[in-house]
Amino acid sequence: MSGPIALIDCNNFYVSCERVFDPGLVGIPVIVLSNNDGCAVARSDEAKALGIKMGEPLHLIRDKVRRHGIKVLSSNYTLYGDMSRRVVDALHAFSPRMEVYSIDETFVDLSGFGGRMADQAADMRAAVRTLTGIPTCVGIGPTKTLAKLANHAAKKNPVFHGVADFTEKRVRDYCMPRIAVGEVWGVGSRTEAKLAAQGVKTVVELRDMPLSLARKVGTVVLERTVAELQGVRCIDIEDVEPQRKGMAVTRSPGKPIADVDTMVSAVTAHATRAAEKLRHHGLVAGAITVFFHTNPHRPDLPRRHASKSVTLKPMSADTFDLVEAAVRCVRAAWRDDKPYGYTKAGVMLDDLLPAEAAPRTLFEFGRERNVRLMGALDAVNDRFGRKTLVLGSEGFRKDWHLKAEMRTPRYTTRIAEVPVIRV
DNA sequence: TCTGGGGTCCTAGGACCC
DNA sequence: TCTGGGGTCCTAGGACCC
Repeated sequence: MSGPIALIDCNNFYVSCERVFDPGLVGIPVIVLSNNDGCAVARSDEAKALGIKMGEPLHLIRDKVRRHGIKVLSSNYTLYGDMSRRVVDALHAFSPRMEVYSIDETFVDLSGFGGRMADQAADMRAAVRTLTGIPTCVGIGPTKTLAKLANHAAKKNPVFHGVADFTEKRVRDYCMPRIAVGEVWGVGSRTEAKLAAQGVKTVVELRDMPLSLARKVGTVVLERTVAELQGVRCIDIEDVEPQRKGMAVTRSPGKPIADVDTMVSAVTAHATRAAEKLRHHGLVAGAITVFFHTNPHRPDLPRRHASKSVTLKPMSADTFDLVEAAVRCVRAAWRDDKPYGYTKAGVMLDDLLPAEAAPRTLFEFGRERNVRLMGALDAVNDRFGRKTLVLGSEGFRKDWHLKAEMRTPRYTTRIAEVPVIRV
């Protein structure tokens, strides 16, 4: 039961999704921005070659964008989420056991696969490419950490043609001295700096570190990483979705929020969305936290980080309950002593349970009616688009809304936006 | 001068991921 | 002018208990 593991990772996923529907984007530098059109979160190979970094703020690269004619797109998560589902569907034919790790990565258990692993992987790439149009790379290894590392090698080194197999010692021995520790899954910049102080710079050096020292430098997390690099499996494939612990909806408004009414309106929208997410997952929440804070990049302006939590009794996924609690939190946390301009606000839900597992209370008269009302609300918004029906306190003001000035159509999920081909 | 021992639970903060 | 959003896990330290 411990055959090799493959990691299939989509190349420049958001950019690749856009290219499927607009071939004019192929071969040119393209970047996709984060929410609010803030930072570059996906880059085509051509954009990477121009030196655009992951997470770089758009306002710092305006010049480069103009000079090189880089195509800039707002993010279209509806499209990417749907394309991600299609990629996973294509992979289902290959193995019964897989873990969808993120929107663009899936681990696949290769136990029982015969023949050369690399040939199987090539078949998976071809299937995904044919069925979705998305290019991928595959890494194979005896552990998840080695599969991730193999994937990195497959992406960076053209000799692999998109598939690197780290179950082969020869391949590991070639790659591991050439890769920096910071590329290892679980080693971030802080740990990288601590390892450098120990003289550990490459993946081989990390692999050959004594486990006890790894634990001292990092925590059990780093110790596990070293064991996994040695081929000892510590992190298993999670093919059943674990119970979520919390859930959040946070946004940066298009311009700073300076008055309590606008904050109430924004937080109402976030709580509404959070309630929708809860119901979509069949969960209820036991606690809600509202927070808002000023721009941390502007030390010259009045700074404040406000947050307020309340428990939800009974536990709930009802939009009215959540909005009412959230608005109470806003009013409790609001201050007028200085002219604050809040650049981020959010709602976080905790103590989540499946709705059927939630404790019953004495005060449930009339709740059945609300469950039906929420069902009707979701049905309308599913059919006619999010925000067709909203609560009054969200209002019609738009001044806190996100920026998304360069978003492409939702080609695959909105009938009005499906591409039309004329022949 | 001396001031038990051991356990659980909760929270805040750090680090990391995509 | 302009810097994303949504998660997980681990640890240390405090409160509390017997």
